[in-house]
Amino acid sequence: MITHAMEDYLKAIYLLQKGEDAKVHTSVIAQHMDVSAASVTGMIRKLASLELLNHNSYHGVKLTEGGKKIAQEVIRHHRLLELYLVEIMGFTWDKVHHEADKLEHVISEEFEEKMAEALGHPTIDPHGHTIPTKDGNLKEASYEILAEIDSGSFVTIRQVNDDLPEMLRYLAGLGLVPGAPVQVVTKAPFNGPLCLKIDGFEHHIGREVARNVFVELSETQTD
Amino acid sequence: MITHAMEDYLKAIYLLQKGEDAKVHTSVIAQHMDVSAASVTGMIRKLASLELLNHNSYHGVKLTEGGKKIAQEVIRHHRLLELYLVEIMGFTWDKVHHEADKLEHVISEEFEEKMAEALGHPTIDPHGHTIPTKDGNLKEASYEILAEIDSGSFVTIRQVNDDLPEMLRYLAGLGLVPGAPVQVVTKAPFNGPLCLKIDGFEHHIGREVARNVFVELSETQTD
DNA sequence: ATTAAAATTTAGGCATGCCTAAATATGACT
DNA sequence: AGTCATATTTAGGCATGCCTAAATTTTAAT
Repeated sequence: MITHAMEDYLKAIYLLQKGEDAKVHTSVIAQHMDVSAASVTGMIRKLASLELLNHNSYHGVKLTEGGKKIAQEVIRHHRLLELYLVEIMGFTWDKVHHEADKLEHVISEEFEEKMAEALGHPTIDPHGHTIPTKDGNLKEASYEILAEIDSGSFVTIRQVNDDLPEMLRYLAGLGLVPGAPVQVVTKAPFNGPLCLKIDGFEHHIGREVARNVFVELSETQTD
Repeated sequence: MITHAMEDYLKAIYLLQKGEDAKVHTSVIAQHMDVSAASVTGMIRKLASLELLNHNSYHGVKLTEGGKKIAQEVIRHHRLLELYLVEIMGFTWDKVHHEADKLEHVISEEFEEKMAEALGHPTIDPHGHTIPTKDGNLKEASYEILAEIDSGSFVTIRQVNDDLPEMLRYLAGLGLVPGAPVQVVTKAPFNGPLCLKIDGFEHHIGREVARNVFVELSETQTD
């Protein structure tokens, strides 16, 4: 029997397991899930005994195909829910992560299908993350971190971190939402603010925020 | 902190607590929730210590105002969800009880409000049960059991039991849904079947089914 | 190669929520 | 009032999922 806690761990490990071969370490999971390392070890033993991951003691874990499948299902639930809550129910995008975190473990496959139909089988959630397909395909595009873009560059916003409601409200207010074209005008030194041109207006945002926004470089274009 | 299990107990006790003064006995709760009487005693202690109910040892429990409030909120969630799933998402009415039982503990107040708005602040769920208002008013109308209606009577279907998916599919197939006008043509003796005239056609249903359907007597009308 | 720091695992504890079996209280009948 | 069947509670156990503290392993630095 897969519990909600197990699903949370599998999801976290999946999202932390970047490359194909990447092992995920106990401490990284513990930090990401805000639990103690000892708790992670306990859960890892349980998941390993169910063959949802392989555990190389002191050297991290790696999901098996079975573990990956469950993780992808949970992530699909989460991202479909986020989009459904925004598009169909009228939630603002800052509140949906929290709601989806609770609902993702509870909805049936039929609920998932009804959402997907109502949304026209979407592929991107409100924060720009790829929604895994039903058969478990998740090609997470890799974008650049806005904070690290050279000044003068033209970019398109592609993703934002979804778990910081306050930041999401701030970003929405600035127009920094997926799809928005933006120019990095200047970057102040010593980790100073970025000056961005968004929709014709200049805004200054801190590096902290800029590290939570992911972009794609555009072909250079006139103003 | 109110757990999901506590909410389930409070809901069950609320629905079992018919009259104003009615005490609900341990065994009745145990049977309704399909757990042992000992488990019920344990939970009762916990709920009593939170002043959500009063426990008179060996003589049953009675919800406090606080306990009632929580129960009503959970029931409101459940019934709004059932209606939302049917009306907005396109679920069939036999599947929504199970889904709502899981979701009711998890949705936020904002989710509840969005549903209520989308549905135009409804008062009746798909199975004919009253949806408590936000401020906790639940006037559950008391209808007659179809199995006990005299033959010859004209009635209107008002409620059906919502937790038996197979029976719900059967009833929907017959047209025995809330609002449907029905004539009890005959009742066979020895707990035999009822002959009903529904939408001009005669159908024979067993007593078992007829005990799960609740009706209101109509003014006698011509065929 | 030794040693110190850091990461990880083990050991033992706690709350929740369920169980069965045993003890006890109630209420109905004689 | 005594007895018995039934209802209820107590006692003790189990799994989950978290914790802290102590032991252990690994890694990196001298």
